Amino acid sequence: MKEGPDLARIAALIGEPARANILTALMAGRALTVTELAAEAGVTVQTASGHLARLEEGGLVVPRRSGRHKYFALRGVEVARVLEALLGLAAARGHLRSRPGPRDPSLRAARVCYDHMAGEAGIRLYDSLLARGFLGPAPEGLALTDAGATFVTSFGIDLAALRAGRRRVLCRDCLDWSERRSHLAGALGRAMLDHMLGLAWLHRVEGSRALRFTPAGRRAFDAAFPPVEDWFPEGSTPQAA
Amino acid sequence: MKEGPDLARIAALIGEPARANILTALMAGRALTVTELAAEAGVTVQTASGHLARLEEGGLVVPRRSGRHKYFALRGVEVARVLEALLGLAAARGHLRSRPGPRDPSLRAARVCYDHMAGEAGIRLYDSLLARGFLGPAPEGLALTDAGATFVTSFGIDLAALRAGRRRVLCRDCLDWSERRSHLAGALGRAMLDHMLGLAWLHRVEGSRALRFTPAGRRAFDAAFPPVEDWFPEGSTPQAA
DNA sequence: TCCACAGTTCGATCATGGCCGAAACATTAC
DNA sequence: GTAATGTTTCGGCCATGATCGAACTGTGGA
Repeated sequence: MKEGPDLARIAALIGEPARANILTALMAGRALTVTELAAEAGVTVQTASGHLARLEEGGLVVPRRSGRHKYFALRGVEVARVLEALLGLAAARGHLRSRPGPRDPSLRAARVCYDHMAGEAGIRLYDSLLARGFLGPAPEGLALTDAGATFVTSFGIDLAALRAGRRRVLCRDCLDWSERRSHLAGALGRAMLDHMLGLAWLHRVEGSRALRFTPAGRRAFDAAFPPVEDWFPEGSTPQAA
Repeated sequence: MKEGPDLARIAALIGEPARANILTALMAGRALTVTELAAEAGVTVQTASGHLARLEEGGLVVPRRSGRHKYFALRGVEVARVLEALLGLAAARGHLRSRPGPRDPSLRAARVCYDHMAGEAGIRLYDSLLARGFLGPAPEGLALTDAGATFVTSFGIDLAALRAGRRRVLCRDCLDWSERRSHLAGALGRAMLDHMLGLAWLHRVEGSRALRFTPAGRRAFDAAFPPVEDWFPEGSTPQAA
């Protein structure tokens, strides 16, 4: 009927909740696998795979194969800028996601992000490690400092094993959408979560991405990863947990 | 589940074909009535009304009542910029509307845009009037010059009647989406089309917005509104908006 | 007053497209 | 080789939402 750029097509591509979640997750600037994106989008892998095929066909994302993984990233900064513009417009119009639904509070408190911890607790862990100088910036993003290596080892992580099986980046920051801040991902993020699950500090809620702390686990977590305020008001002194 | 701006909601609002057409039509920067927008979007008035309610609720358009008409316009330049960004991305990705479908060629050649003529013929008429100085820029957009008044009167338009019934702007430019240039709307645009229909230069195609010239009508039209090239072979080309 | 026109609401239909289970396919580990 | 993991395809179910006819409201003109 009309000609010109197909506004509807590109916007519809972005305007589907699962795909929007995928794109939002990719706004962190990193390439993520199909499985990771499925977890971020809250859909199964098959569904995410289909969505990613459409996004790729629409020129919004680009795939990159690496072994048996398929990583997807946004196709260039141009796409990111458009998404930012849309996010800004949505924010200006007061369109925020998740009027706190029934099971949302628990998800915000702590949840699994693929294989590591996200939500308020995930932010807490990340900030606490960062504030104490256990994590630091590195050329490729994020690295464990020497003090951090000591800390996580004393926490119970087998760092040597993690570094030996170098099939995965040790530290990675993952943008958290309930807080819009980074939390810890990567092999270490996974190991930390696994370890805390093993310690029974918390457990997965069946059929959900939510994580629920036990009362004792909550206390132990708070002690091990105190809020940043406790560390930043005056000085930089680390402390044993 | 997540928080932050609701990308999906705003994009889905834009990503519905009828709504995208409405928004694209409003990109011309003018306020249009529900009926006009319905014609532009290719849907009935009821449907357009519903869409406009959603667009308004989503903060993308603002209504303004004027008599029994309800005009809609984009809500600020911010919205326009986002739409431009999306259009640019769509164009960059090669997403053009209408792989020329079955009945598209005739629509591109000449069609009704609410009550006036659009398409290649509409552009031709507009450019031809402009090139000969019959139309000129005015504070509120577009105005008929004295020479233009003489011309349209000799063409057979009852200009006095048009000006008497001042329920509508005489001249208005309307952005043409098959050419992405302006064509003539307003009371004069309507009168011109009506007159040409009365002269049987062309007729409406049943069940479509397409207009079909008779062979004689085509010749007469070409004579009355010669291509701009014939009038500005060398220089001093005035510009459309 | 009656009529014409612009816009909205309601109800029912219906198609698009998202979703997941199951199973195939692909790659790497053992 | 077998097993495990990651990804894709297929098929069918199902909900969302676009669409239009019809009826209603409201405004303006004769």
